[in-house]
Amino acid sequence: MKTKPQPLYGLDLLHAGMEALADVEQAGIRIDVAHCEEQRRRMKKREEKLQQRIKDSEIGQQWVKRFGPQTTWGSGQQLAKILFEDFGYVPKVKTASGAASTSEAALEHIDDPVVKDWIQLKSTVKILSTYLGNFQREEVNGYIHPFFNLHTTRTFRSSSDRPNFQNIPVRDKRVRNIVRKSIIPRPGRRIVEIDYGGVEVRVAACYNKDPKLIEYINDPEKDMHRDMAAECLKLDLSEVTKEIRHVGKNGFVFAEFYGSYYKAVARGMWALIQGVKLPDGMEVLDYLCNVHGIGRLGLCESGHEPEPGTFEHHIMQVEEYFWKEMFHAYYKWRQDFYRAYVKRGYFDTLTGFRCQGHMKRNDVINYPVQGSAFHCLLWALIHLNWELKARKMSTVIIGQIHDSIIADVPDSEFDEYVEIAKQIMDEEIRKVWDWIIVPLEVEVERTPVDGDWTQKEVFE
DNA sequence: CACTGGAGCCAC
DNA sequence: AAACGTGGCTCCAGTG
Repeated sequence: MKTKPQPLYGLDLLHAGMEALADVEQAGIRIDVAHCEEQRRRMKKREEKLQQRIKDSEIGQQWVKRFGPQTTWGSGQQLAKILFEDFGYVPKVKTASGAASTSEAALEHIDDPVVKDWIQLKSTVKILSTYLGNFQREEVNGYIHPFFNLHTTRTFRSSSDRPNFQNIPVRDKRVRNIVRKSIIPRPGRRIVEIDYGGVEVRVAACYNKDPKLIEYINDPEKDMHRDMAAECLKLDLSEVTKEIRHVGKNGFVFAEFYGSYYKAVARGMWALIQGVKLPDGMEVLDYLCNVHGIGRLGLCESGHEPEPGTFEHHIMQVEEYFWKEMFHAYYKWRQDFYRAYVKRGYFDTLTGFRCQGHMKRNDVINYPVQGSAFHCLLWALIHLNWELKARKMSTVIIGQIHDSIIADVPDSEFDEYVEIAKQIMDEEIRKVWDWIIVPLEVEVERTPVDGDWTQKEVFE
């Protein structure tokens, strides 16, 4: 290392962070302008076609009859009136203010191709305006320069805008391919993305020092998401597939860590396991019903005692085990930390920030973890940027997404870049921040030389 | 015409 | 007692 790691805290961390992120903004991200333009044309055509199909349908004719010159094809409110008042469909989901929802989940049960077209229309417009349109609007000489802010969030995380580089579609394969193919490396180079694995859980362990949680983190053989999936669905560990583990991770462990509770968790998991199969092909739902007699979700309403034999009742018991036995120290930390906030009116984070003001319980237990987890990433980004400059490398950091650093790297510098990044992210950070009491892990992904962002693959 | 809040949806 | 955290962007609908 050519630069000396600094134990930055609080304002010093933000100051150095702003300087580093200014470099990132200046470097910018290369855009495939021709691809962007071509996809915009395609999406524009698709928008017109979908709109025409809706217009020509029975629903469309009723729409014009009812709203006349006020007809707005993108209006969910208007569609709700047509579907639920004129066509007699029954609204299943309500919005926060009590109106009939027209979200994708709310329209799922309506078996009409025109409704599917409308959902597609909304998706197409979003791709067109929020993503491709913004890339084009912000593009200068083939590059966009998204802003990365450190002054906007309650948690002392970052945000990004103009355009937001932190919410580019990745999960939906079709949308990912349309949008992410616009992001490319500089000629002859790769996009390299290095992210911290499970950094929020690791930072949580630094706050609560829960021995069980630390054990899970330290032992590569152990896996709490797999274990909790097995508990929740009454499975043997060997039966936990990747998909079932996903249910345990996002449906149970993360939900509980963020402050949810068994009624909401049971409801959410029940939705997640619809159609999910065991390795032998049996449906998880059938398995729970036939082998364990759990055939119903249960009411899941506050004030209502869970009925034995329901999924809700079972998840209540798993939750009890999770907090009272397994992660008892984590549970106690949450209680103590929140009580101290209520008494004093503020709390301090491990990275040197004081949070004050009106906060709910879940805010108080989440902000410090979320903020400090990001600060690990920020600290690493600052030092990586210093080191790249000190070595006069041509690699540039081009973005940051909460727990990952994205760089534009010539093939000739790839090995050196990964070595420096790992050294900083795994090793150096723990030397200056002694509050980090668990190891940190990173994963490296890279695109081929001249490959677009959809082509990134795990390296090693 | 500027502005605002709701709803929805994208990411971590 | 309460009950899944953080952001940004767009369209729509209403207000002044």
